[in-house]
Amino acid sequence: MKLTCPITGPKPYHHGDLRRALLEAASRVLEREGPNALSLRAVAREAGVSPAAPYHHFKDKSELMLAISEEGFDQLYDFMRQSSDPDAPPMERVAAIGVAYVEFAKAHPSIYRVMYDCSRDLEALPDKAHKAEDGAFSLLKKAMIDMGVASPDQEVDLELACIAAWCAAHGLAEMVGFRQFDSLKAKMGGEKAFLSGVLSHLGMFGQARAGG
Amino acid sequence: MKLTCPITGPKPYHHGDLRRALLEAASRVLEREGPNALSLRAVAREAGVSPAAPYHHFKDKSELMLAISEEGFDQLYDFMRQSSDPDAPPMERVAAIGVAYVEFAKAHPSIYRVMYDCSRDLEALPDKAHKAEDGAFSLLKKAMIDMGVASPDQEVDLELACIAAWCAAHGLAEMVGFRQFDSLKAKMGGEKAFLSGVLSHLGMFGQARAGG
DNA sequence: GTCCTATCTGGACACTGCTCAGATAGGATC
DNA sequence: GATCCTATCTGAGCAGTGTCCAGATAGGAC
Repeated sequence: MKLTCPITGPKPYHHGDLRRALLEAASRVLEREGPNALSLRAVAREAGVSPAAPYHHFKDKSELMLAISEEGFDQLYDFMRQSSDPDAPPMERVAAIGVAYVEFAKAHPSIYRVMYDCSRDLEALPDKAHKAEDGAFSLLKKAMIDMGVASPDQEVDLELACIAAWCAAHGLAEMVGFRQFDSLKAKMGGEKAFLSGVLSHLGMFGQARAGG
Repeated sequence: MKLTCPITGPKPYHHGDLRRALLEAASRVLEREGPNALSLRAVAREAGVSPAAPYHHFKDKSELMLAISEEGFDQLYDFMRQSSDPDAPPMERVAAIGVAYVEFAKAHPSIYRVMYDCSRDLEALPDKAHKAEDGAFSLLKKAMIDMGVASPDQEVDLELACIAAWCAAHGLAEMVGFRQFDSLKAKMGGEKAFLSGVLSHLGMFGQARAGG
């Protein structure tokens, strides 16, 4: 059926790998024109292909969005992992994860928007993000266990703590850019101070440090 | 210019009050078909008017959305106020406000969605919600002062605490419906227990009680 | 009664998501 | 190598969208 190349992966017939190309095109459109300009047709245009071509790789627009969303959660996971030194004290690690989460959203607002637009429509996070062993949520969970918020056998309380942390980080990520906070940020000497200030009020994050 | 009636407010020419009628039509469409079906044309149709008519009352679609959003924040404020007994201990009051916030989002998901879609686009909450004396944010602030989180003269810390609470509530409101939490909710004996469980991990909300 | 002007309509434009008949070209079969 | 199969891609077309515009309408001022 498909000729599998060890470098580029499975190769479909005409295009090199249109699915991959579409996702990369989407990422460029997103970066360049923002989430509101992310139409299926714009992505097809960017990939140099007819408006109908994507339908052979994605059932509909929402499925393309979901794929973008899943890549976003992968990137978020990578960034969170890179940002939390596994040898640091657990408390610091949790704080670092929280800061990294918000900074990712700040750095890639368009992708972050797609990630949660998708999740809200489906009323669920992608399983990749929440359930997967190497997903963003499990990284938080491990750090929480080390922090002693709850032991692994207090399953319920541990889960609750992680959800609380995730909700807090998500809320902050969505609101940190709001203009109403500009003057307060200025008063505090910058967004980083603001960020760690808010996080430190949020229970499980302790005295969060926005890394410089 | 305009004939101002003390009961119905300023009256435009042809329609009774098309602006008002459009907002009510929008609300019906929203309730009936959800936020993704909320098009300018659908609203015009629902109001029994041509697709171009709304442009004499709103600059463009986003301005209609903003008006809907502002009404939503007003309703949220009303609900939060009604839900927090001013004679209750401050701590309980803050918790009640948090629970009310999330329950409002749960009860009116479409309106809540529009409220924050708008805010994200404008990178700001409507001033009505954040700055107004009788806005949702100021209600939280007062309760926080009574709770002793920070005195009114520790302006920065007080503001930070309120923002943290707002972020936490918003994050929870957006995620509480995610299917990944279904089994945990069942294990805890219902969504209310889940809700108060998460809130109690979120610093300033203390031992939040999801009211029955 | 006449005019002014805010309001509303119908028609248009470019764009969107999506479908479908038909063209194209790899891979397997003979 | 010729043939067929089928995944892939195109072009045209549909209904729906946001937005604009010329023109119709009708309330208020004179």
